[in-house]
Amino acid sequence: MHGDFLLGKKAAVTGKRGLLEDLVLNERAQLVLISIIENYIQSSEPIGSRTLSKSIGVTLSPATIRNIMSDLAELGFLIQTHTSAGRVPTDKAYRFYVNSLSTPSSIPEQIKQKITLVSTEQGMQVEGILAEAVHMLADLTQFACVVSTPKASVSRLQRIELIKISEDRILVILVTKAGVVRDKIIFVTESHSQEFLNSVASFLNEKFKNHSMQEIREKIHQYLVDDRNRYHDLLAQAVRLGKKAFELNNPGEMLIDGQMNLLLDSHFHKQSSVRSLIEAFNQKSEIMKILDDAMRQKGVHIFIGIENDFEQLHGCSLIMTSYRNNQNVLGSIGVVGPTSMDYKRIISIVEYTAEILSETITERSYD
Amino acid sequence: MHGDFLLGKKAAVTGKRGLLEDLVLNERAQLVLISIIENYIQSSEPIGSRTLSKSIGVTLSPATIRNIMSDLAELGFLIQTHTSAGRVPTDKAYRFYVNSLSTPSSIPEQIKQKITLVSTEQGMQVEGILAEAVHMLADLTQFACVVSTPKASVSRLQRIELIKISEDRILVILVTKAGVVRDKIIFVTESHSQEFLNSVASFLNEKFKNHSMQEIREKIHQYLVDDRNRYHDLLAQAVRLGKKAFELNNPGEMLIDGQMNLLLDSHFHKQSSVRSLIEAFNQKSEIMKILDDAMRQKGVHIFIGIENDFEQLHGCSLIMTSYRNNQNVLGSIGVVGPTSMDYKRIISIVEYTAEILSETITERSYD
DNA sequence: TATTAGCACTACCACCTAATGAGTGCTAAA
DNA sequence: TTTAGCACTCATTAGGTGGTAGTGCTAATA
Repeated sequence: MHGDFLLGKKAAVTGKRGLLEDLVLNERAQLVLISIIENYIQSSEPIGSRTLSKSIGVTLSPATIRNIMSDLAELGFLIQTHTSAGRVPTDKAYRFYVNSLSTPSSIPEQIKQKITLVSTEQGMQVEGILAEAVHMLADLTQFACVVSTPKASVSRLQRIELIKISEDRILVILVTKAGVVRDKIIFVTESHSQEFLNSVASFLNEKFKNHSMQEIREKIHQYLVDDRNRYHDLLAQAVRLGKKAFELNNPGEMLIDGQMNLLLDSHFHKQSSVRSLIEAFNQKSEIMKILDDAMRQKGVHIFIGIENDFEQLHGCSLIMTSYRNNQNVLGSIGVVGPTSMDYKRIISIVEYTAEILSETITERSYD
Repeated sequence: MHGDFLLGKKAAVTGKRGLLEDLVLNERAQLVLISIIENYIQSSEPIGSRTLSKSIGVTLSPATIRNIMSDLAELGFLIQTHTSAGRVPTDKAYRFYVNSLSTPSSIPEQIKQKITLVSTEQGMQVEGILAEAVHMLADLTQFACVVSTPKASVSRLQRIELIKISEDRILVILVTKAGVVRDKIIFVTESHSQEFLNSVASFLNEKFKNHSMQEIREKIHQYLVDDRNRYHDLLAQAVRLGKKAFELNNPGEMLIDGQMNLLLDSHFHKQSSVRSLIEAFNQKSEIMKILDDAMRQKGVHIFIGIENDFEQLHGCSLIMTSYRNNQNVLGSIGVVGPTSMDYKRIISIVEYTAEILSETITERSYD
């Protein structure tokens, strides 16, 4: 009825299947493991052999299950908190579980209905849309959620405006194709008339529209090193102002919501882990790195336990994915929760939210 | 050696001093009460008569102190968690304590040094400055801190720009005197050239510069009802676009930082109060109301326990004050912490932070 | 009259103990 | 290969103990 007993010390040690790590779990072992994981995700309590023998579909005696569990423990999929306690899945188990969820889970209609963004109707800024998205995500998942604002360096210029504020201050407004408006003040040593600034702006618009900020900075650098341009007054000034205007000085921002939700989760009730979480969310730059990573590749990124590089978050799992407009990947959005989260559900929520967010941002975009 | 014993059932009930509520505590009772409060603020543990008799300056036997404590308890300044426990100050006690802190506490030089804003050096947006301020406040106080962004309705116009994005969309950029840049998209039914938009913008700038958004909306309404303007094309269009541009559609925002700090505080360790806090910070509109209140009057506002109108925050005290530029009150900033916070210290930190914030924003302002 | 010492009392707390029960591993039988 | 049986482990709970920090009351005292 069942296949070979692929698990277990003997089989592994005698090398029938080579290294332990290469072992493929047999069907029954997989069933047991997945069953343990799903039970644990629901109950958050160690799973014992008897409990499992009842809840599992197949009829297997507790003793048999104990054997399997013992093997799974030896392979590092399960641990016991103490000798006589039930088993708890390890990070490795969750990784196995997540990998086994190959079928992209279809999102329940019920959840789909809850995922809608209303902010776009109000002509809100992109930041407002992101804030709404991350808030909704936090609300649905009851975990902490993060979203990164569209990257300045990759976003392409739609328009630049220069507004004279005082003799030595100019307000620069950059509108990107993604619909993000950034403003900053630049300081100048010599005063310019608004008319002059207008012609500089239209020069810059003409030259650089549709180029990414990164490209623009490079081109400006080109102009600067080219001596011939020194003698063309408008050009020279435009380049000098442009250099300041396009200088990158915000490292990219992120929005966090629902941090406090984590503290209702039983897994974070220990004083130590609370403190570590607080520290984690204070060090935004580290979280930013993870978000950036998630942007680089397609699809949903899942970091289980220690799989992320940020030590303070080693007790958590992260589910991240990118959002985009028609043209470009803009940023990423995701959740931070306990390793024992309901991956199926959370993954589908994150995916669908990113999808809706992408649509919404695309509508707001200028290409 | 000591004054009359103004406290106590007999004195109060026999009416020597009229109603209980009107009773003025005698000097010794005040000393004891304040001593209890300060001890409790430090230790977070119920204060007993013996402990107090040691820590208090004057020599008073525990028995005497017990008598005084008993009276203070009867007057509602102290409660006992159980029969044989020490006394804990009530909200009423903290209110008394705070009122007694009439002398505006000078801020320790040591703290002053820590309160500086660097964001202004980087030509950052006003929001960035606010974010830095609230983060610093959270860091120094180790409580949750909130700041409201400058109110749109009271802020005065520095400049408006209209940028054609597509045939039916116009990007409106409003720069206020306070240095805040707001942008939004408006939708139009007929297409306008950028040149036309420029003349509309310069018309609006000329007419409305230095007026508050509120005033501008009113004036536009005037124009709209005045029939004569129908026949002046530019004017009519300008007014119609202006109406949309100046329409208030963001209710005012706020930034929160350090929410999680509260969870390290022993007073919020109960499951129930954690949940109530989480709910509180999810309902930003309620917190916004409190911030708005704090804006209306001068000086520091202190809400102890149930003194604020937001039930979820009845276990907290709030210390709020406004920040301003040269001309106007712009918004407010403050902290949310346990009722047993170190009022002296927190008040001075909030005050000084608001001061520095005001200076910084004033520098960024355009008048 | 205001203060203090003395004393009985209370309730929390930290500690121990024993009983319970959910779980295990091992062994031998089916 | 699976299962039943059994001895064992250990967290959790309940009950019981002594210690301690606190109280309120009363009577003595300054």
